[in-house]
Parts: sequence; structure tokens; C-alpha cells
Amino acid sequence: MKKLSLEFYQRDDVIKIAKELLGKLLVTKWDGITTSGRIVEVEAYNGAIDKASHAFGSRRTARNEIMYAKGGFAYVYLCYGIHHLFNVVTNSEDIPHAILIRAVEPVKGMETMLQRVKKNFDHTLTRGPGNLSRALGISTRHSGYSLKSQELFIADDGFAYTKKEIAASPRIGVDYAGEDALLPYRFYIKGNPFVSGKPR
DNA sequence: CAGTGGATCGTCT
DNA sequence: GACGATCCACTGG
Repeated sequence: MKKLSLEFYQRDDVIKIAKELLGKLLVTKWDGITTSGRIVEVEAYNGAIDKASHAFGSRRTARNEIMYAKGGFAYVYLCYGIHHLFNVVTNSEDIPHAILIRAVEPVKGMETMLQRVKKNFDHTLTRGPGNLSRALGISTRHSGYSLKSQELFIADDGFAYTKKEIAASPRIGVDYAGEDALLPYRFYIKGNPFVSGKPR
């Protein structure tokens, strides 16, 4: 099991990086307790030219400032006052690319995750960006964390999905983005029960 | 089933 | 003062 390198995040093709994140492990280690999940659904946000992105038109605010950092940082923000959405910042400094992790398949620390969510195990434990953050204990206070830290990172354990297992679709919940809402920037593992939305 | 609406609050106008 | 890169419960058919 190997932490992804900064070079991995700092490449310029956010679509390619998004697809490559499928099958990797998202790991948190708060207070020495490890929880992790295999990434099965992601969405790419293509920076200043993407109407669905928080950084569209090079908009810069206190909230999204970390998107302008070089790749390899976490961008976590609050959505609908309830849900903490975890993103990975990519590309080089001043290019605000990001990838939203939308679903993982639980791997390690099941007991801890169930305690955090206070329910019995089912496929909704880590299905959807709000749910997986809760299970892994990720919140807005972790925005700006380096993914080279010991507490929050993404790792490669040698597992990989094949191209045939990966599907693409428009992103979810971005109707406000006009024609950019139609871009096929969501990638997921076909048939995986932890993928959000309706089964295909 | 599909469709609808409430929860809940930080952020930006 | 309005509004989400969501989730879930509740409705009605």
C-alpha cells in the first residue's frame, strides 16, 4: 500500500486523474483509528472554464482558495448546511482543478464507520459524497489538509479496475451549469452497489 | 416505484 | 436574504 505521489495529483489532465482515482483507497486515520474505502465514483471539475465548478470564471473566495493551490490538497466544503463534500485538488498552482469523490466501498474500520453514522451496515454507508464523508470522519475542518499527511490520504494497494468496468455520465446535481451540466465528467464502476444514483 | 419537500447553515450578493 | 457538487422521509398511484 503506497500513498499517491504529488506528481500524480499535479498532472494537468483532470479527467484522466479522475478515472485513475477509481480503485484507489481513500484513508483517514484520526486519533490513530484507521478507516478506508475503495473509490468507486468520482466527478471531475475542470477549473475556470467549467460552469459547474466553484472556480468558474476564476472566482476566488475564502472558501475555494485551496482550489488554487498545487495538486495534492483536500478541498472540503459544506453543502445544504448538512453535508461535507470531499474533493481532491489537482494540477499546478493557480489552476483550480478538483475531483469530487462521490462514493467508496468500505474496506477498513467498519465498526468505527458504523458508529459514526449510527446505523447498521448497508450499501448507503459510503454511497454519495455526504455519506462517505460522515463514515470516514471527514469535515470542513479538514479542508486544506495535504494528502501527504498521515491522517488523510489516498493510496494504491495494487488493485485496479479494468476499462470495461468503468462508465461515464453527466455529473449529478449541477443543472445550474447550463451546457456544462451535460459534460460526461462523472466516472463510476458499473453495477457497484455503493455508486450513487439509480442502477444502470 | 416516482415525485416532492424539509432539514440546516456557511457563504456570497 | 437566497441558495446549494445532498439525503431521506413521505406522499400518492
